[in-house]
Amino acid sequence: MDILDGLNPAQKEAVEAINGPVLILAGPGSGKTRVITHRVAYLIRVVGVNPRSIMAVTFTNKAAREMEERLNRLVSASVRDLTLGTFHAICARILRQDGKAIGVDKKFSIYDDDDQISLIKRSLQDLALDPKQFAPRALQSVISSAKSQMQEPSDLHGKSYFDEVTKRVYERYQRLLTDSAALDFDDLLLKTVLLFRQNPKILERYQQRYMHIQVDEFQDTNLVQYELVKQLAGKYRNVCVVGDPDQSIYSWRAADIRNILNFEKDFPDAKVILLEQNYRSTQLILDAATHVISANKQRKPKELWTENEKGLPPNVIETYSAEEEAQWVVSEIDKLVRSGEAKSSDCAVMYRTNAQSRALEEAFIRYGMPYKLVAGTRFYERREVKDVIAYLRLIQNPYDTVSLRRVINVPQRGIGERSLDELTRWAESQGVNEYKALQLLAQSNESSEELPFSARTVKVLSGFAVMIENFIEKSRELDMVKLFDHVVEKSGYKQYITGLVDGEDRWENVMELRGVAQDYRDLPPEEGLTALLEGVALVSDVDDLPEKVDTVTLITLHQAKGLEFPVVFIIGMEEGILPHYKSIDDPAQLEEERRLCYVGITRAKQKVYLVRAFRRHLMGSSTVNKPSRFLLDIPPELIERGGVTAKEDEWIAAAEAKEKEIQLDGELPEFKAGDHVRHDQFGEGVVVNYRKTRNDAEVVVAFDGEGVKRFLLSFAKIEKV
DNA sequence: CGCAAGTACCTTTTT
DNA sequence: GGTACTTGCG
Repeated sequence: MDILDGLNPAQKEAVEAINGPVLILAGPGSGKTRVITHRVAYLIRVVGVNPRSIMAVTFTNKAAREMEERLNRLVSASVRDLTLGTFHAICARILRQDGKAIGVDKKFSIYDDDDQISLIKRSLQDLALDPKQFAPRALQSVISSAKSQMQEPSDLHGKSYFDEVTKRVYERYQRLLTDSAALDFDDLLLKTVLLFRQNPKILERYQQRYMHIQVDEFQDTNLVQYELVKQLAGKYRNVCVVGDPDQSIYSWRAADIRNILNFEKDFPDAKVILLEQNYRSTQLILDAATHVISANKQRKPKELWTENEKGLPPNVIETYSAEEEAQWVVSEIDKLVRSGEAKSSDCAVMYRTNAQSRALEEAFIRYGMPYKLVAGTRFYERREVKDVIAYLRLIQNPYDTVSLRRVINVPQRGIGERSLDELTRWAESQGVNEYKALQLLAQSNESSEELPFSARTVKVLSGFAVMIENFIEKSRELDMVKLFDHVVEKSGYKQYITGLVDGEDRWENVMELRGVAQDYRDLPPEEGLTALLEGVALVSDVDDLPEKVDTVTLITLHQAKGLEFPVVFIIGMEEGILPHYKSIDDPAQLEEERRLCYVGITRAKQKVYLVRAFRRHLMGSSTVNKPSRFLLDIPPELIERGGVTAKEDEWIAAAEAKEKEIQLDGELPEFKAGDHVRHDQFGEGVVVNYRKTRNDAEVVVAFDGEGVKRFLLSFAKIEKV
């Protein structure tokens, strides 16, 4: 059977174990994607399972598309009948289909982060709470994590005032969502679980249909997703989950590594298969990665091995500043390309935070070397793109208040904050939502009634309502592209956006969105709109990564999960960056940082560069960073060192400094504004500001004739005069 | 109500 | 070094 050809025994076992629960623990590069794909192919071609009965859940849409392509080659026919996608996409489909059983409107909008924040702000407003005291972002993350653990507002039993506030905001927020006929990302999952819970018959239909379920990246699923898996697999129990605890990097998004442990508990008869042979990386890269991950305490030991050649040792490169770091990376890539050792597209530069990409971009541009950036300012987060999407969302779901408020005055129609507030209040007094209120206004053109608006305001508000009504009518007959053009034109948005200073760029973005709309042109009008909106709501940044172009890839470590490159540069190998300073105090989070580093190293097939900078500008001020502890976990003999500022002894010094770090704390001299001080290089000056940081303190000093300088006390020699 | 200029706050990672 | 929000004036 050619489907099993070229698989090793463990992989074969994983492909053939199609009856009953299966847990596949797969190390990086062990061919797990291959296993899942071949399993599905095996089910269809060898076992003769109807593709309609198979569900395969992936982490990104891109992974889904890739699997589809591979399957097309393996089984060619009827791949279209598979259910293949992310949890969110699959749930959205289920809810469109059957959501009405729990009161979910068929035309619900999907709210992203931004939309959530604006609803939370409105909740705070409604509850007369100060957004400065209760940061919307923080509330959003608390609410989201509650939802990810299937907690309703009433399940929150915190005792502090903040907990109480959270509970009330959560309640109000959920109310606003419902009124807007909208679901946030968490709701997509949660509502589906609730749908199944409350409607056993519907659940049974899906159970009956999906006789074979596979879940990729299982280590990054949350409680709700796991619950969903259990529900769907409840009848046939043919469920295969694939994951690697060492690559769990989304706990901050409520992913729960315990799902893997619980799987064996919930399915005691589960067959456990280990995939430990790595086909991706060279021996030395794998060794380095193993040393890094082995330092984690909370971990089941796992033996990865490879038959690949020994290869080249990882390079540790030390540079002076972030700029120099970027420049070094670019020139090294240039060298590799010129010597023919690698193509541009073989190379990826990975980093912990998106902010780090800027210095890189500048270096690439200066060098004239092309690159592709995964998610800079994300396309779908651009203002003009969101605006047009908001118009489209309103057509599908006019109760969508976030979209309504977004565009009701864009372009300016003379509807300011006051009129809007007035509208909200009036709508509430009439017991209707804002859109219905607008329609009422439009119908009451007698204007004899007592309305709290000026005649002019009534006119513009009605005008808006009539326009949207008109769009809705058009949406029933026009294809996506025609509708798109109609809306952009008749709303006055085109004229508005092209009239702005950077109008051309922005208009180009609008046209790019139009290009996306083209993909939905052939669908029946209303379906096309739904599909487009769902598509844009659920895309991730990696999804848009252009595959074919021969350029370097710039990508965060998180986004790099599941990808591989011959040559990998990980930059910012410093304490405070990787591991990120926000994780340093918490052992559990620190382990996740380590896994992130592990994920990065194991992306590489042939060559890894670990790059760090001494000095880095963060938020305006300059910091000096020690080398990442993860570098110290790799035995020196496995590493080749280089770079602009490398010194032999520094390595040891850094390790010693790490030891001393704790003792250093609290023994720093203290200064206050106004103190006269002396610095070896700059002479005498006056302290302008003094601020304690985590393990250090920052002093700002104004020197005579030298200007104002900023120092870290642990590095700068500053003494009182 | 709109716009320009100033200010606080920030930055982890994303479906 | 940027943005999202506030302030003040026309």
